[in-house]
Amino acid sequence: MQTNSEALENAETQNRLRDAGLRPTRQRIGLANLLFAGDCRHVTAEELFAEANAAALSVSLATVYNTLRQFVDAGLLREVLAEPGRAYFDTNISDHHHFFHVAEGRLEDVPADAVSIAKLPVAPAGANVERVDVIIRLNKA
Amino acid sequence: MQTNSEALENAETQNRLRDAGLRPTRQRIGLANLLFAGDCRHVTAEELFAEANAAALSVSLATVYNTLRQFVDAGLLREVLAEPGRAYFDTNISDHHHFFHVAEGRLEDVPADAVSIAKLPVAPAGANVERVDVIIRLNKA
DNA sequence: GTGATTGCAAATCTTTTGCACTAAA
DNA sequence: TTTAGTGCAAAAGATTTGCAATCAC
Repeated sequence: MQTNSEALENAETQNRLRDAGLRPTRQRIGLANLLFAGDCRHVTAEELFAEANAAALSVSLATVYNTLRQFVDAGLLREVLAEPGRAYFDTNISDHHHFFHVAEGRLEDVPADAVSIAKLPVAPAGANVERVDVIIRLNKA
Repeated sequence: MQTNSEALENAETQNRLRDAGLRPTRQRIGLANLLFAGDCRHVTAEELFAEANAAALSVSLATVYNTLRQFVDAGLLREVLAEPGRAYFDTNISDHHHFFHVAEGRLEDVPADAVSIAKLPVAPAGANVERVDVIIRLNKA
């Protein structure tokens, strides 16, 4: 059974995927609905896989990995490096930064206007600045 | 054969290790000499392992990994996250930031005074700022 | 001697890939 | 029907670990 709002959500999601050049398959729609349900989610592949299972979305772990990578390439997601050996995916693709709660392994958004970088070095010859990542690492007080 | 300057270097390295609470073993001394030969080196475990082999230092890859981790814990090295699935180790432990040449997978130091952060958000309740990492990601121009 | 360290191989963990099957257009 | 996408299992790559042998103190 599908409610009206779910149907609407799916239609929006399908358009979003199509606009990104991705076929709106059942798995991609399901994962996108999970990812973009809230405003700023930070998930690992394993976490999203667990959520999909909990939501009775039949999808393999390999497809979760592949889909996350495709979403990043398509500009729907941003990859955030906070810990060695584990990738976080951020549904907030606007310009912003992050707190990283080291003990919990948890990311938290910092709005772009909460950080102001007054001075940046010039890029070395032959190089262009692609992005400036600021990660504020946090400990328990 | 060992030259005088090598002997001196080893004595300094041994003190440095002892001060950090680590026994100055042959492997640790050898790796430390390689690491701290220059001012600001950025190496991966595999790179350091290759260097050790080239320098006829007999050490296993596992020991390279373990030693790097111990050096980080002891405050002799800093781990830098720039790429998913690969850890870089920085011999410069003073406050500074990084360029990351994405295409080459290469880190470059940015002196602390070349970046000025005019505004930072307050840490969430119960948390302390441990460190602020700034990584300037670079593309080919 | 005694406890820390090392080496090796095996284990672990995250992520990617090959290929037969299925689904979207 | 044609091409893209999926699932599974296997591979790949980075890193860690168990344990016997070795080294520093």
